[in-house]
Amino acid sequence: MATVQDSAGRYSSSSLPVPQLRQALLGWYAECGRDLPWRQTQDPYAIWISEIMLQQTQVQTVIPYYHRWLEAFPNISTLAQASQQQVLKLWQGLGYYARARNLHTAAQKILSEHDGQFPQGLEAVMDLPGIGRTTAGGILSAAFNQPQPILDGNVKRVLARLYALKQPPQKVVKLLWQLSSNLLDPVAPCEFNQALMDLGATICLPKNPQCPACPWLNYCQAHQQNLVKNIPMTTPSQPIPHKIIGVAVIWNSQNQVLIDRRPADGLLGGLWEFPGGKVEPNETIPACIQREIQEEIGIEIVVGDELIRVDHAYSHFKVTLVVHHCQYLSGDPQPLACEEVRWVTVAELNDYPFPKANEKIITALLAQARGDEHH
DNA sequence: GATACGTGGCC
DNA sequence: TGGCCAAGTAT
Repeated sequence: MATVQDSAGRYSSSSLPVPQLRQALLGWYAECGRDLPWRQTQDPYAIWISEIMLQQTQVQTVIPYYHRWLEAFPNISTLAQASQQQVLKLWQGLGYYARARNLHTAAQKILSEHDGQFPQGLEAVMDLPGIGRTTAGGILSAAFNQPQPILDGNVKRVLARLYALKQPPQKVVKLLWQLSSNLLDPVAPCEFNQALMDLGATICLPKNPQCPACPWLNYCQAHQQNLVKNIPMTTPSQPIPHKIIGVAVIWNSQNQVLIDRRPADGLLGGLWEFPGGKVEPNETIPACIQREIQEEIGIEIVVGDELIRVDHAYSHFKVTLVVHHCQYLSGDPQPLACEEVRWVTVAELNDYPFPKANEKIITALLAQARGDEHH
């Protein structure tokens, strides 16, 4: 018997037949479940890596990263002993880079505090950086078949529709955890959790859900009330700011360019970039670039031609990078607003982890270098 | 509890 | 093009 909040905000009783729901879902999963790389192992390390990569990231994006990662770092020990730069280079392009930094730190913590063995208690697992309750439940159910519930985006949507919740999922998280826990099959928790996620990922889609193919069609309260299109409820999103950033590709007399490593925490932490900063009101781009380089690197430059403009959307703001070639004049480059600065050749850029927006700058640099050879 | 935190695909 | 969304966590 599950308790579901009704439209008036009161809690009313709902009694979907849990044993039949389990049987229907597991039967569907046996027939239609996805064959994914991390389902072919019970190694908690490999499963852990997949769970972290899959946070806010779709399966098709993760698969190539997953294989490359396990080849480079096949176990906890190899990951713990790698440098953060190696770790970030393998993560380059996946986004949410704190995930990679946390994996690295957690591997070292497992070596020092758990004798190198991945912990099997919920508390100990959630105590590792980057692992919340959903990821902990996912790992423990998949690797050790423990009856731990999960509540990711797929499960939230599936349960919101199954019980026709009239409120946005983020407002009823506690209830959703109860529902996930009540439904979880105690005999086959590993399969059940995977099945729940597959249902959300392949049938109970955000848009154009494939209801006729759903094993829960006859139980789904949203379907019975013709509310599938409206559930889960959403809250309007806030407008996001757009920043104009002046960026410098600074050349020295040895035909090297200057790059800097961002602070370890925060946006794109630990990644390298071409230096620059936000254009202030009534400031020209060249003036911005010259000022930012003086303030953050402590050197004098001459700002030259524009190389490229790069539009890029992050999750909570947008930027336009206006990138100019620059010529080094004088001063000793210092890491005044970053971790480190370094002169490198264009060919060496490939050895450093860069965010996507900077990859576009590098591509433009290489294209221009190729073009120059023909003149 | 709201916000910061990346990127790619879809329409 | 722009907005939405995807196997969430940390603060």
